[in-house]
Amino acid sequence: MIDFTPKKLPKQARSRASFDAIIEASAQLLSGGTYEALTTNHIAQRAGVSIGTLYEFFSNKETIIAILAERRMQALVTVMQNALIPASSMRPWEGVAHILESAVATMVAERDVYHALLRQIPFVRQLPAVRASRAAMTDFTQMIRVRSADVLNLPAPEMDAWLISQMLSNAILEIAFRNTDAATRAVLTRELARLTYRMAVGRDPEAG
Amino acid sequence: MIDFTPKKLPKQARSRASFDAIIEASAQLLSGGTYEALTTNHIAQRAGVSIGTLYEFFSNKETIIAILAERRMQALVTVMQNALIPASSMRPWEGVAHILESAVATMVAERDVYHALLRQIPFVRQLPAVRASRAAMTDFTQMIRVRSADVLNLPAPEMDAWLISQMLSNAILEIAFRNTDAATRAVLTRELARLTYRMAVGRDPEAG
DNA sequence: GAGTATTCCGAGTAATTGCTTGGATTACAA
DNA sequence: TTGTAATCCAAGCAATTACTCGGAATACTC
Repeated sequence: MIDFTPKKLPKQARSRASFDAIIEASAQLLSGGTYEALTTNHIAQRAGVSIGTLYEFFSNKETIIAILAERRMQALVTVMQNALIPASSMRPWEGVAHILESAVATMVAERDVYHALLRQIPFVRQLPAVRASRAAMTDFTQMIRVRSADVLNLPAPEMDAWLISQMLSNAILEIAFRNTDAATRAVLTRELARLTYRMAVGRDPEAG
Repeated sequence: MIDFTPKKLPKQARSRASFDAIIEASAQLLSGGTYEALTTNHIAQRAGVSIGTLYEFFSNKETIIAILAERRMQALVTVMQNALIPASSMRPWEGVAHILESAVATMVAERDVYHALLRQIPFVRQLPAVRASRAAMTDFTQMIRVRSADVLNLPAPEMDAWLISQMLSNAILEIAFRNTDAATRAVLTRELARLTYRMAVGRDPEAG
């Protein structure tokens, strides 16, 4: 729909630093304020750059936070992909738990930023990287199914995959944004993995 | 946090009509536009009322849509509660399916309004009625558990209840906002009920 | 070192928009 | 009927804010 690519890409080291500073300044401001209160002049100021420079590279405000969102969501996918390696040698539901835990941890480290992006800015949900992260979620749940011997088949596999990935991605947000201690979050995340196993496989992972 | 009660309540029939017109005009404008494009002057115009009258009863723009949101979410809870009666004489997972179906149907009938409220306006999530609707969701999933004979116990019942209700409420939004035909939506909703049964009980409803 | 491209600057503009205000109308009560 | 409260009106204010523009400063190239 909308084009969220930069107006112009920085070509020298100096402007590359400015470009980055602008994006990270936005993150800083989002974490500690609302999206509503975020203004381009503030961003420029925080980035130590003039407003003119800002508009040299970004054609509008949305582009800035779109790029920020892409960065963070890409980071999230990478974290999950890296967690996939150790996960594959665990028991299926604990592997998923491990993947979910790393995702949650990544978001918790920048809770307010992720919260602002995913819960306060409508168009972020439509960005490619966000969709990609959801697709990754589908892959990971597939892992449970293929690695579990006797899977009770569901009548509509694609629909179930879609439903489960939607529920999972939403649930990890709820856990990450929730206001509790790390221990509770950990238990919640493991329980989530267990519930996911129940959904995908049709029985409890600890059941005979 | 913020006080979203009307500035003044209408006392005569005439103003009661204006009050209502303002709220429903907001709904009309939300359905067919974005929240961003919603202005108080537009609302007044659509309601056939002057901007002065609008501010006679509502102290600010947020209050208007907060009241609209409360109305719609209350309607949703009512629909679900009414669906509870026939549901109680069905097999557990089909009872839940029935409840979810009525919830989805209610939202689909005003898709854009619910979408705008719940996905474009950050503060709506914090309104009492929205929280209440989530609480209702918890109750309904409890229904499955208590009516299913041999339930595999989960280690942390409250956490699981919370997780399941979060996932359910998010999932019905995803289904309702999804761009498909009614038949697909119906299948998705039933599948969701089935997955919920799997989560809550620990086995498939159709399994021996 | 001249010439060109890139980067930076920040005062100012244009447009939007939530909301006020002072007064006109209408309903109700005694 | 008369006084009071409720309701309605819309021009316009005040504040915000995304973005432009003309030009200065800095970096690259030959």
